[in-house]
Amino acid sequence: MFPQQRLKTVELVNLFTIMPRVQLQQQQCTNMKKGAWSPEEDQKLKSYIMKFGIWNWSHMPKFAGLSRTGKSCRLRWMNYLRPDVKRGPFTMEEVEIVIKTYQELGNKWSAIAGRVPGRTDNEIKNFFHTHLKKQLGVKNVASMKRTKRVVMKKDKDQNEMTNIYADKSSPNVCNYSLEKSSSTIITWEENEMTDIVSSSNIVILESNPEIEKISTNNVGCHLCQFEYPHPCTLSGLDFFHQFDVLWDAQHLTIF
DNA sequence: AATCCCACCAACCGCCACCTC
DNA sequence: CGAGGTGGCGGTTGGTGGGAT
Repeated sequence: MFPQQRLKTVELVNLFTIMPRVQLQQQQCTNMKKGAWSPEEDQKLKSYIMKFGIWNWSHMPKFAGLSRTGKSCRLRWMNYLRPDVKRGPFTMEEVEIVIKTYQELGNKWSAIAGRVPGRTDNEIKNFFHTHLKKQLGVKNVASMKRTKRVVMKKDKDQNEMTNIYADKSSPNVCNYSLEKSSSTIITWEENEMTDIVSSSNIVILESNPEIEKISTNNVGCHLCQFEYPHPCTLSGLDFFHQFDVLWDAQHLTIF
């Protein structure tokens, strides 16, 4: 047993006999925080990922001391905290790419984002709905059939989009400009200066500019000290990790 | 000054594909 | 092969701020 582990006998009994795992998870979800992220939460998530990497979104929040769902953490990281996320106004070039790709692929935001470096699917989606939709004269995007990730359906969707945009009477969208930016994200350099994590050899960030130089073998789990990739992600949860829901992540020691 | 309206965007939700067992 | 878990995706919502009345 780990010294940080605070499992009481009654809790173990509940785990095994009284409270099924699914029910535990449901109960956990009801206690999850929702809404806007605080700077403290951002810092916790960012620090944790920088130190231990991304090994399992569902279980990471507890270890990071966050009362958030894995989905929420993933979204926050992908759309906001990731150092390679580009903020601020879209450039003319980016707008052109978005429009061109949209006409080619339809509402496949992630695919479009893949062609616009630094922009997230959510950002592109918002940008499209708030700015380009009107300019492109799209009446009701929501009514369009949702594109599924099924190859067989791709052609149909693409044809649909082709019909919608057959008439290219779009205004000159390049005239569009954004005056403001709600960005509060810090750059990688700023991040390096301000982050509380001072570890020099335990870093894994998908777009860390230094990532090529870093071996993932240096990444470990702060609980079991397994090296990355974490065994929990490979063969299911081991004994200790099955009960991590009862651990107080705030008091866990980070080595 | 107060209220309303609207644009913007962060975040949530539901669905689904993929993976593992 | 089927069930369950996980992550990714797209649609939608709700909070916020700024401009108009």
